Amino acid sequence: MLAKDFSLWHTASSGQPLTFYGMFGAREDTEDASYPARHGWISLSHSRKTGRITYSFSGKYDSRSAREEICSRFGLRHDLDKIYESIGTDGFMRNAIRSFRGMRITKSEPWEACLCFVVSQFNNIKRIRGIILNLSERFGEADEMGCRMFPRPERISRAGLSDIRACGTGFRDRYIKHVAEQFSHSFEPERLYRMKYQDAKDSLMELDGIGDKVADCILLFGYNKFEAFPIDVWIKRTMERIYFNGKKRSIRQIHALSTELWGEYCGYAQQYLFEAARSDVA
DNA sequence: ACCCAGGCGGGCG
DNA sequence: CGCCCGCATGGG
Repeated sequence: MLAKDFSLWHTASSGQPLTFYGMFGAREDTEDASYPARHGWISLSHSRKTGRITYSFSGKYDSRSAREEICSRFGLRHDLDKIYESIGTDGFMRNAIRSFRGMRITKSEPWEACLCFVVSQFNNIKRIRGIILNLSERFGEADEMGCRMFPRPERISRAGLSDIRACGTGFRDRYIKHVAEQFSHSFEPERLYRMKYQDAKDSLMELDGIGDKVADCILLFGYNKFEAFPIDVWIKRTMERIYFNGKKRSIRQIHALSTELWGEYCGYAQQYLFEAARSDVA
């Protein structure tokens, strides 16, 4: 399979939810990585020179379904030329694109994105990984290799608050139980695929523990709705510094500017802004 | 000891 | 609306 303008390394080391629950052996020099997919393990290798992706798989995958999994997981159908042209409207963004060219917005399941970002609130990336790992160990089913998979909402919804908190979740235990109940019963996450961005966001924000930022993260990484623009402390600080002359701005004002500058692909702009802000490129 | 981390809900004016 | 507060936990 061929993918031009793809950087497995930038994608795999970018702090997207995929990297919270397993993206192993990612290397900058060789562009190798493997990860636990829904129905088995996938290993892939990407050649920068030829753009060719080779892969292997285990579990219930065959060659065709593994290829489809990789393609959708790593956003290989996204038209990066078009996206870069659309969001590269100022020098700062063009520089971020230059530094992380080939980084894609990945696609997780809505539930996976939901759990990851409910855990992420008022937390840091290292600890998010640890908590997701603990939740997988305790509530995930074992695959054929004996490895714990990402926990299903049905299982967590049946767990007690103290068992959830024992995974290190802190005060987020009740949010986790609540969204697990909702996702496995009345919420029906699949229907959001057919909803407009704002309606889907309103729907998510009705859930306890999901606010403006987490809703946008779920829509971006769980549904690949690129109008979503998650504003965390990094994005807020950087936007204020670069685009507002260092002055404090409200979340609402920052949303307004992101839409104005980057339009329908502002979610992609956010990912490049985030990585630029967290590295020394900004 | 202190500060911060990919925020959210609730209470206040 | 905007602002302020508390919130569990662990690493720097």
